[in-house]
Amino acid sequence: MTEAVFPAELYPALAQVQPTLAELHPAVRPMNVPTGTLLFSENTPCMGFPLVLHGEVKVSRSSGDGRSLELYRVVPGELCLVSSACLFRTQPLSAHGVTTKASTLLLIPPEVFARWLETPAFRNEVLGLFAERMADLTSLIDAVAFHKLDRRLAAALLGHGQQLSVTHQVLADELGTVREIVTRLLRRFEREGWVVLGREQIQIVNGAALRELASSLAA
Amino acid sequence: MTEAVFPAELYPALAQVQPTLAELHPAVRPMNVPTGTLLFSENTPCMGFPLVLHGEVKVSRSSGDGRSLELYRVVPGELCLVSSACLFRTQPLSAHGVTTKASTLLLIPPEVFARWLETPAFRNEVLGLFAERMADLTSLIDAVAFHKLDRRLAAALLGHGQQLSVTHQVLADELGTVREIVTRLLRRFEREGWVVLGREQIQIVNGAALRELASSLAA
DNA sequence: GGTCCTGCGTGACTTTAGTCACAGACGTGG
DNA sequence: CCACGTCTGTGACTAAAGTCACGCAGGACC
Repeated sequence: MTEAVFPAELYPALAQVQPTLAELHPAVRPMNVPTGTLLFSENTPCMGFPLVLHGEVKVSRSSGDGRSLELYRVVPGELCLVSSACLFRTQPLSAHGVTTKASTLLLIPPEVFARWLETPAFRNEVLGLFAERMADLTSLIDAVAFHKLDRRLAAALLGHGQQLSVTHQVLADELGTVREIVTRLLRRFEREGWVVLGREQIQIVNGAALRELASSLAA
Repeated sequence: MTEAVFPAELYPALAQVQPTLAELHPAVRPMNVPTGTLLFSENTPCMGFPLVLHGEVKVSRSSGDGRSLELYRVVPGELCLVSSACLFRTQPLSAHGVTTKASTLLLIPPEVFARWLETPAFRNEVLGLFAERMADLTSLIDAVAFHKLDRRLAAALLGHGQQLSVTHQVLADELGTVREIVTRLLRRFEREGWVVLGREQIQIVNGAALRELASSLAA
């Protein structure tokens, strides 16, 4: 946020790393970007490993036609790994990343990253993150392949508090579907008395019912 | 295969690793398993990092009801990474792995694996593999979310030579759908004159057409 | 007040996928 | 040969998702 450039609580693994961030400071310095900045996309070559200091990055994949589907989000304390595909192998980038909030990022050049990997703690951090991401993607695959949309929508609504301000289009992009479907499902939820809808507003009235649908005890 | 336990051509990165495989030999030794062996599943705890010396491991995910969907295959020279999720983090395993051929595996205990990561070459190998797998999963997500089944089926048929011997059920499990649908699509392909069908036999007559469908120049 | 633009709601329709219930085909082994 | 299991083919039906084409509401900005 401020000049607390290097929050050790956030990145305990980085505390032990050589060369230290302080040493690198003039060369590698945090960048502030506003909400909605496109950080990388299917075409742009990728420059290094983006470390999120603050804010949030949404990584998603687009279909040829107008749809898109969110893969996962990178929150402070993590770094973005899609980029790694094209850094570790020479593969084209397979998704794009956009900030969903004003964010502060650090772009670690590959050489520095490679040196940091000498530190076991950092290494574990990175491998753990990879593992977690694989699990995320796997469960996304599961959701997309086997779950109905109502179920996925219910899940998407949860965990953002009682009141969300999102457009139906944004939810559609998160789920990989189109606006109309989201509208319809939301209205169904409203008729059930689970949510109350307003312009860019969704208020959750019956979280339990949503949770039940999301985990589909109601198969 | 034989006592060529440690094919250096296959695992160049392992050549440099400490402790060497030879040193570990009595403790960590290759196991031979027949086709169709369940190596790990959603419930079984995972023991280490399976390195495929020879054969093939299919990693897939099952839905509650009878369907399943193939995530990817591990071929000789690779190691299986789903396992890593529960080794690097303490997460439940999110998929299951079955050998599709008689195979030889080496199960690397976590401690050994951690030591091997000290070697930069091995580290790069592992991270590269992670990156590749992430890309695989991402494109699977793309396929499942955005592509029609006929397109995915066409893609699944390609790259196995002119003549495949698989049952429709196996293809269905690969694609995450049910047998009837595969049968119907295949018959459609046959009526188009793209394939010739027989019991457990699919002969590709017009690969070009399939390839075109798979890459969907025909949207 | 008007006019734009964005977001929402909806009805009618099409397509895709999945379900159910069977029937026939083939091969194996008694 | 006959019985049985596996694999395939199919018709009829349902349901889910997506498409098209609107109308309408509410702010925002002249």
